[in-house]
Amino acid sequence: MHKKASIHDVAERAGVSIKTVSRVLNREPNVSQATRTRVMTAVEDLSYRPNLFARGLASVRSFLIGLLYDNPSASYVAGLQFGALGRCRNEGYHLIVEVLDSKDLNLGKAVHSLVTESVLHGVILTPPLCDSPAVLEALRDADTRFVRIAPARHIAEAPEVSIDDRQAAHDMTAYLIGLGHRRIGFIKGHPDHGASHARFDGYCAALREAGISLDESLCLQGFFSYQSGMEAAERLLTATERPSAIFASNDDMAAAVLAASQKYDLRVPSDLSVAGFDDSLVSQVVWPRLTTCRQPIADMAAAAVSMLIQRPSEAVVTARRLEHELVIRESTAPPEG
Amino acid sequence: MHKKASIHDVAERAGVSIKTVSRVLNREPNVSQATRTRVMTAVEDLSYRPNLFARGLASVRSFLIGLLYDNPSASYVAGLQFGALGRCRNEGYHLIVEVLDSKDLNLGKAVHSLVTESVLHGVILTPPLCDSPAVLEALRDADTRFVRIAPARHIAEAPEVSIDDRQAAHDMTAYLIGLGHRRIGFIKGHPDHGASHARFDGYCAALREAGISLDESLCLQGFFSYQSGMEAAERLLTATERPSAIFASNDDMAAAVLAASQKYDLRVPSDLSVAGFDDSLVSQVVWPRLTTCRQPIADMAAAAVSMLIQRPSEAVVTARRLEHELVIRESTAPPEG
DNA sequence: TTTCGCGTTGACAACGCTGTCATTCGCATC
DNA sequence: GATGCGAATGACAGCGTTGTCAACGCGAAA
Repeated sequence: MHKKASIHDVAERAGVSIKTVSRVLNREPNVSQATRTRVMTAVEDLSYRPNLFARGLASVRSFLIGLLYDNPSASYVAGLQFGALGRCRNEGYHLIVEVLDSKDLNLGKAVHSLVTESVLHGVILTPPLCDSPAVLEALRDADTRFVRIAPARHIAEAPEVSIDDRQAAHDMTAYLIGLGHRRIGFIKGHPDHGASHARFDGYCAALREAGISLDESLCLQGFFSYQSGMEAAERLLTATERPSAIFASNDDMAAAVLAASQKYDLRVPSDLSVAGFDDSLVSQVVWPRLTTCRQPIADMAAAAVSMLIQRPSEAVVTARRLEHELVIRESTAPPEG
Repeated sequence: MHKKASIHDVAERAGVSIKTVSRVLNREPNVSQATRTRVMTAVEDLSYRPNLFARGLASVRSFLIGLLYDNPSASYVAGLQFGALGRCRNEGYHLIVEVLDSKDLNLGKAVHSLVTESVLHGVILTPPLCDSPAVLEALRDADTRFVRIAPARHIAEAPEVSIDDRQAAHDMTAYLIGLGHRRIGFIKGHPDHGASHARFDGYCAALREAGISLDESLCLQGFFSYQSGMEAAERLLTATERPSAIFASNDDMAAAVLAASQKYDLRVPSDLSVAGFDDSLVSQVVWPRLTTCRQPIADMAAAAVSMLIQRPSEAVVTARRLEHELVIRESTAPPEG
């Protein structure tokens, strides 16, 4: 086992001071090209890597980005994390993951502990954490930068990354209407998630534009979970006049609708069309595969990381909105009869 | 915004030296009870949290645990991570997540960078990384502790956490045989994952014990992916004499078998029994729900964390084996006719 | 009473890097 | 030739902890 190389070793080998090595490593200006290459060579030779802790202690930059989440829908978190990790790696940052309980009364305190303790460079906030006043206040208080993913409410000066959930749900609903459906059930998402309301709005708007009046009895509350989708589906499918299509606010709930329709011997898509949202693994694993709406979760997370690490000098972007995409599969078709 | 409290503030408030504060915080012996409570009170009052970087720099302990993974099956990683995070939080540690490419030729170098850079206290290795010689060597080289999750091969002195994959697959196969199945198809897992071989072994053993001779044509190679499961299922179901049951090495592939059987108009479980492995979300979301084998992924990860942070003084556990559990659902039944 | 030992405490250096500021050097300008 | 100026470089202090070691106080043993 060879000993870890320190900055001194590099400096000595390159024939410069440690400060100059530091300058090269941090891409600071005012280093001659010759010195720069000499240092880089030494770094390579010794496979030297600066110590994260020392850097964090000595400077304000910490190279650590926090990903905070609650209520982990596995595929959602995994997607986010994957995107964030990719960008972090490219930029030499690391990702520190933390689970929080948004119903915890000490949430603010927990966040405060976290950021003061580890001096995070910045934090990525996922729903529903991104709309928690306690979290936001704690972050402001600790003077820590953050980016919110798909928040419910806009906040001035607070950077965010999202898709146009309203438009996306509108598109999906319009697509179903275009197929000829008139009675379209809707299963709402968790009320704590901002996207839930936006999606419902989009659904309503599309109906309105098509001159279809909103039937409240077709709009049921769900919570993004399979179980909640199942309950909603049961009610929709056992109603006297059942819908010819059901649009669920995420794939897990749509999968539940699929299961429920099996139970009641309804053929999908001939007897019932089903649409989901997210384009998660689940949507491709069920049969028939789900028509859904792809949101570029990984790209959103990557964008969030970029926003966090951009130098303040650069033009500051406070909001990015990425594109969604309808993914048409086998679970939707024109209604029969 | 109040300023961050430092250890000096705490020391002053408690009327002791910073060293004593440090001692209390690290639960070191030889501090009087009176002083201890006085310090703790001051800590509470100022909501002081020790700086992670300073701690890491000054001591060997870093309070940072790395979770390394490749090829993320979302539910698997999410489960692991969830378990690890819970234990970390309790112990005051943090989790740094990192994606690695096990086919990368510079894998060893990447790992080396990672651990020297961030001075991780320890590392959790998931399959197939846990069986990569390059990774293991890099870790040893950097003198970093690690725990392997479900490794293929045992290595002396290398701590690991696993379930008895062989026994689990044996149990499932025996269960199918007990239902009356004689022709049981098997879809293997990714050959790079150690568990794949163990599971196949268990399947073979159960057949042998029941006096059923192994039919190689019923054992197909899969790769844990839905797609690979679909291909295997197609071949099994279109064979001249198709099996009455199929046991897939994970749930994703089992879900594919379900989809394929729909395609060929086979009723599950009356025409075909299907069993999976993992008890992931997918297994509950498909219809009929999958009979599968639950492995306590979160518990495994939590155990791994505990093994990493146990003081060397304590009795060193080098291998922990957790219990699996058969989960019988609607996708399996006695064969018809 | 003196001595010893142990439980308790604090002063100070060190961890490996970056920020600040001083110094040197080469070159253009007057 | 003297002067000024910016680019290039280095010396050194400090970031907030913990490790080391010395010092102190108090009760038990001699």
